[in-house]
Amino acid sequence: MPDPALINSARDFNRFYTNFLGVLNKAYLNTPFTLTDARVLFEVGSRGRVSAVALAKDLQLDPAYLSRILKRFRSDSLIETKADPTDLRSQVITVTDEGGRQFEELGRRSNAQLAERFQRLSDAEQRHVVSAMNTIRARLDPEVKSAPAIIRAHRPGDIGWIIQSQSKAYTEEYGWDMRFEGLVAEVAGRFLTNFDAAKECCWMAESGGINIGSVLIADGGDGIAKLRLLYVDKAARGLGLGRTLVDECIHFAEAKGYRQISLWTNDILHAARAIYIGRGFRLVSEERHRMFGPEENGQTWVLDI
Amino acid sequence: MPDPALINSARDFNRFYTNFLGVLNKAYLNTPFTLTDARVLFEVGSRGRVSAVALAKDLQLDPAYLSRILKRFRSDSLIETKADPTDLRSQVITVTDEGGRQFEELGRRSNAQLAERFQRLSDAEQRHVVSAMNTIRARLDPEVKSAPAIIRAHRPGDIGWIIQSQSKAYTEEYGWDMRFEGLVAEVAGRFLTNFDAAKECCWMAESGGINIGSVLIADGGDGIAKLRLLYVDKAARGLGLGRTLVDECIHFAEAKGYRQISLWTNDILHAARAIYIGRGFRLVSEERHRMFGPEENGQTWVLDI
DNA sequence: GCAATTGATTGACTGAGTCAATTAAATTCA
DNA sequence: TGAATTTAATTGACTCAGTCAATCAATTGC
Repeated sequence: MPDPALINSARDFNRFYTNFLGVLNKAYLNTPFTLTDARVLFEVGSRGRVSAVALAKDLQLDPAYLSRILKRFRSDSLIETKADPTDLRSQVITVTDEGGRQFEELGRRSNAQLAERFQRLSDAEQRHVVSAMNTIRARLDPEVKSAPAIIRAHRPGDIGWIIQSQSKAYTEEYGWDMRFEGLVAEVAGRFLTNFDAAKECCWMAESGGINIGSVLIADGGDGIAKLRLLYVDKAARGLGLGRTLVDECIHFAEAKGYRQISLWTNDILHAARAIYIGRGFRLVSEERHRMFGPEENGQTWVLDI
Repeated sequence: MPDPALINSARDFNRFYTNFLGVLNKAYLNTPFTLTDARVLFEVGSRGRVSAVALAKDLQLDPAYLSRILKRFRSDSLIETKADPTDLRSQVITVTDEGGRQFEELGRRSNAQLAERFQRLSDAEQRHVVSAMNTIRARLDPEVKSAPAIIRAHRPGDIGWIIQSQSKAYTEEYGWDMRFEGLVAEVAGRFLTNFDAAKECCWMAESGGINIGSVLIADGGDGIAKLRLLYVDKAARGLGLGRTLVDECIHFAEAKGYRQISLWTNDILHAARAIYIGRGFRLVSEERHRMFGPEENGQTWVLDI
């Protein structure tokens, strides 16, 4: 269940944006068109050739209603329709020259309205607003398929993200207390302050500019690489991302001449354990502990390379 | 003239969001109400007592139309109206118990719809979306009444947020390198692992479910309270939040019987320094250092209490 | 104290949007 | 292959959201 405060903010935003869009006025942008007319004309004008079904589906319009709108557009010679040769039931809709002109005029007015509203913002603010819009859309529009995950080196703020995400997730899922967050922060902090680029690395998985996973290799001395803070965000689990991150670590450890990778985990983290087993790690020790509240089974795994 | 590419993205977003809002369906949220009905009921329900003019103005409704809606609401006993004693032409509108119930039901459904859409997102994504909404609104809504900031105790993940935000901000603004993030993480981590609720505390400032600031008091021993990790997010600066957070610390230190508050900062952080000076802190030592890359002037300030 | 303004309501429309039924083409599957 | 089912488009028939002008009553301005 999402945080009610978040939902509330979102509702506030929706109320504001309903107003902002000016959806409620009958005459859209001072044109002879209604909002629905405009949406239809826009869709036809920008896609070139569409069928009525596709239009009805995308714009969520009643087919009967759409049919009437198209009929009117036809009699105003804004569009032309002819039967689709591959399916004679279906009509292919195209804009006429006049329709194209109207479509462009609509675009100009819409642009002008937005430009007027953007004008009072600085350039930086404008970009900020648009990137926020992209953020929202990428998350809420099912059509926009999530951007592919990429693995990259860490940047400022990433370590904080790791701490935040892990502690939040494991608190929620396993009831661990804040000592866990403290441990993660200390481990991550030491990693950063003593960072040795020649022997150590931190990888972040991100998708569409948003972090979704992480792992790091720290030098444990004595030819041992410590694999730490493997984490994959809830929303991105089941895609093999954890495996990819671990493989990244193994390759790195090989390349840097480590003789062994060692890691500490808790057996309750089944997905992670499955990855380690799959990559040939072997369990060398385990102990019951209550470091984070509930009793857990801490385990040390190693992989010789 | 704004960048056409930005305008275009914004238009894309608007088209998407028009759909997303579901403004276009007659039966709003499967209730017997239209969107306009719902907006009216919402406004009346949440404001308590309104006049019809005010309602018409805020919702941009035709008075005739509004009058009819109110008449219907009255005959369905959702609202009651009586003449305003100070202006007998004007009607004061209030919701009845039944109206209140309907108003709440509407709220529940609206929440449920949003919750359902948010559910498929990770917690981080939800926060990201809402903070993007706030960004847009803060820029485009002329009456920015941003949600009031509240100060609360920290929760799991907050410490990670502190580390992430601080390191990101100071890297961008002053070019500090990742050793800063490392230091913050270690400090924060130690605070959590040795946390003593009787002598220590961490406060988070949040607005609309989004973290916007933080500060903490750690026990430095010897009657000295260490004030640490004071931070206010860029978007929330200039509102006196930093001062409020510091005051919170001072009260806490007094209540817990500390004799002195001590803190370490860098003189480049002007806003913070101004707060310390304003609250009577005095500078006791300073030293040039290159702990985070660029040369900075580290300072220790104390306040006797 | 009279003219102009303002809040609320009503009459009289219009046309956006809905629902069910119909036709014709395409698909499914025994 | 052909009967049953599904799908694309249209039409009939209707409703009711939303508009515009006119009216009435209370208030304000000069």
